[in-house]
Amino acid sequence: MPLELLRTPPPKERADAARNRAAVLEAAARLFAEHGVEAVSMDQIAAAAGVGKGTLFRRFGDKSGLATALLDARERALQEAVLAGPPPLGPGAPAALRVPAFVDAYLDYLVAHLPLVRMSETSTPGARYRIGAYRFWHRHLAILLTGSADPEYDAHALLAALAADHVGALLPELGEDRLRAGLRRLAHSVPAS
Amino acid sequence: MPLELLRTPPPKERADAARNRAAVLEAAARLFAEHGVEAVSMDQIAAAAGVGKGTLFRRFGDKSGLATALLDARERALQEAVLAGPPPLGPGAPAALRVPAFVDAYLDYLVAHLPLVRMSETSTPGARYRIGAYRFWHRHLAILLTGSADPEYDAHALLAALAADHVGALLPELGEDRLRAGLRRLAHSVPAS
DNA sequence: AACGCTAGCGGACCACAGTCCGCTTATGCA
DNA sequence: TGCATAAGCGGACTGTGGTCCGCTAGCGTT
Repeated sequence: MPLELLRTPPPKERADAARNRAAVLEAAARLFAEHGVEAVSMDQIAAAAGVGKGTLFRRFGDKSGLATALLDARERALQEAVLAGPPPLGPGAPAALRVPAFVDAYLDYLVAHLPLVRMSETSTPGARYRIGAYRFWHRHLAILLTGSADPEYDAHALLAALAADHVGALLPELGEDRLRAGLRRLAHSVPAS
Repeated sequence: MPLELLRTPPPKERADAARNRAAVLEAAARLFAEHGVEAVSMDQIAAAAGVGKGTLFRRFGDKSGLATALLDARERALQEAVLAGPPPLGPGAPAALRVPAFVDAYLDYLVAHLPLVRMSETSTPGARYRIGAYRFWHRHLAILLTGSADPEYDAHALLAALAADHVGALLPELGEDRLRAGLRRLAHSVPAS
C-alpha cells in the first residue's frame, strides 16, 4: 500500500471521506479487540462502520493497510522517541547503547501489538519491506552500525530477528525474557563483526 | 500441514492414490515452472492433473503443503549432505566452519527455489516454524552453536536471516554476493557472543 | 443561490482457497 | 471369483479478499 494512503496528503480530504475514515478505524479497532484480528472479515468491518466495501479498500488498500493505519500512531510515537527522545533510545548515547535500547523498545511495541503487526507484515510476501516504517528503522540502524563491514546488511539482519512472524513463533517457545536476552546479545554482537 | 502428508506413511498407499499424487506433483511442477507459483490456482492444478479439487487438498493440506512436497526431494538431499556428506558441510569439521558452510549451502538452495520456498513458508502466519524441515535445521544449528549463551535462540536468529521472505526482499536490493557475505559474517559472529 | 465537476461512494461481482459428503473402486478375505 | 469394507474420489458449495463502475453529493466557482 502506497504511503500517501497512510499519512494525510496535502490535497485536503473531503469531509465525508474524513468521517468515513474515522468510522472505519473505530469499527476495526473495536472488532479486532473483540474477536481477534484473524476472525474479523473486511465485510464485517465495512458493515460495522456503515460504509461500503469499496470505500474500505480504496482508503486502505487491503487488510494489511488497515492494520498499518491502526498502528500508525503508536509507531510514530516510537519513531519520535528515537529521533528526539531521551537517551539511550534517543540521540546522545553511544551507538553501542542505542542499538540495544532500540531493540528493547521495539520488542515492547511488538509484544503489545503482535497480531496487528503480524497482519500488517505478513499479508503479502514482501509486504514488510515495502512499509515506510521498515525503511525508517533500517535507516536508523544502518547509521548506528557505521563501522561494521556492511551496516546496511547488518541492519536488515537485526530487523529480521524482529519480524512479527519470527517473534510470534519464538515467544511461546522461549518466553519473553529469554527472547529479549537473546535479542540483546544479538544487538551487541552484530555491530562488532 | 501435518508431517504424515509429506512422507509416505507405513500403512501402504492405494495404487490410484499413488498415481494421483504423482500426477498432481507433475502437473504442479509444470504449471509453476511455466506461469510462476503465484499465478497458478489450485483449480488449474487439479484440472491439469485430471483430479478433483478434494483430492488435491486431502493429499497436500493446502497450497503451501503442495509447495513443501515439491521441495521435499531437494531439501532431503541437503539434509543428508549435512548429516553424512563431506566436511565442512557434513560432520568432521569444527563447528566454526560447519555453520558458515551450512549458511552457504542453504542460501544456494534458497536462491534456486525462492518462489516455491516462499510459498511454503509464508502462506499462513507461523507456517515456517511448523514445517519439519525448520525443526531439523534449528536442531542442527543449535548443536553446532553449543558454547553460546543460548544456542537455541541463536539458531533461530540465524534462521531468521535465511527466511525466504527476508532473502527475497534483500536479493534485489543488495545482490547475491553482498547478501552472502553478510550472511557469512553473521554466521561467524553469532556463536562468538 | 445555482451549477458543474470530480472525488468519493457502495454493493454487485469475480476468483480463489479450502470444506463436505454421497458415490466409486481398490483391496483383503473367503 | 465374488463380497464386504473403508480408503479414496470429485465437484458442488461456502466465505473471503479484492475489483469495478454507474451513481451521489461535497466543494469551488460564478
